[in-house]
Amino acid sequence: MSEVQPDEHKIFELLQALHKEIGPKFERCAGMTPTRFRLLQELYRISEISQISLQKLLEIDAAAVTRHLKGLEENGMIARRNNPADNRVTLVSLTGQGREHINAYRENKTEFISDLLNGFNEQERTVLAEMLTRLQYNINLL
Amino acid sequence: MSEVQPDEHKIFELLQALHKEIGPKFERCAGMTPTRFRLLQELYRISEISQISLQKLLEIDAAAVTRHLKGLEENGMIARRNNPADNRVTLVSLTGQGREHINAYRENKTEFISDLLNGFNEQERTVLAEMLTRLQYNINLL
DNA sequence: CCTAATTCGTTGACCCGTCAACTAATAATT
DNA sequence: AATTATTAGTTGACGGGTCAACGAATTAGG
Repeated sequence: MSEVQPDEHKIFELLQALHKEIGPKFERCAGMTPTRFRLLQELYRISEISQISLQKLLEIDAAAVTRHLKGLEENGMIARRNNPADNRVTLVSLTGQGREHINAYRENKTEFISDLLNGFNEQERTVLAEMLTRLQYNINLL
Repeated sequence: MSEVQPDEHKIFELLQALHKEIGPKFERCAGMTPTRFRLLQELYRISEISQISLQKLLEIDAAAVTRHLKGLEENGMIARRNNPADNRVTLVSLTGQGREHINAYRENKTEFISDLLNGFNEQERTVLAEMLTRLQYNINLL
């Protein structure tokens, strides 16, 4: 029942190692960090949204959102304005440049992921996705 | 050939999300960060080692090693001494307390991983390990 | 032998995430 | 209506990683 194969520890280490590789490589392909790319993608879909909602979508800390937006604003990727109906909330939207970036790099991201999964046939991809989902489920119980 | 299923993007996001969950949960079980635990485990096996070798084992930046060791030294987990045969190198070893920590928490780590993989039978674990290895291989080509 | 190159470790600056403390604005309660 | 609670966002400090610059020790070469 509670026999532990060496495989288990290896899986743990693979997950760690994998993550460390993915970030930098992704950035080289997508022109920005995974999180920032995801942020822009959400804005692309949604057009305008409050920071708090964005934060919940991205599932990162509010402080991180603030700082990402600061950076992206300086790069001209996003714009912020006050919500006239509620002066606590800041509404965020893509600029033309941000939109362009997504359009220009969406393909790269897809190719990146495609390369990552190179050699996986459809069935294997399905199995992998399912297994990762199970891991996520398990970890949420801890 | 280059058809991209939504699954692919989902796998990418699962990997990211998974990693974010694992760190903090692991720490709750093992009494320290995954990297630091790994560091102590290596010392446990090897008894005494130079920082540079440790760095290569852990595959993290030398600066990170320096800082982890600083922290672990303050916690009384490890000790450092100069290599009299080469004054550039610092030799690192576990203290009794560090050894105790590993002994006390090794079981917890194993159980953590076991819980993470709860519901995976042996064959599934093998498949998962193999798939993650393939991902790692793929990413190293990028 | 003395100078040049390499190696080891540290430090500082940065990125990305966390949490905790705080301000400002709105909502709720009394 | 005034006070209290809640909400949105920012900021500072911290942990963990990166890279780049540096000093000290050692090794290699002219």
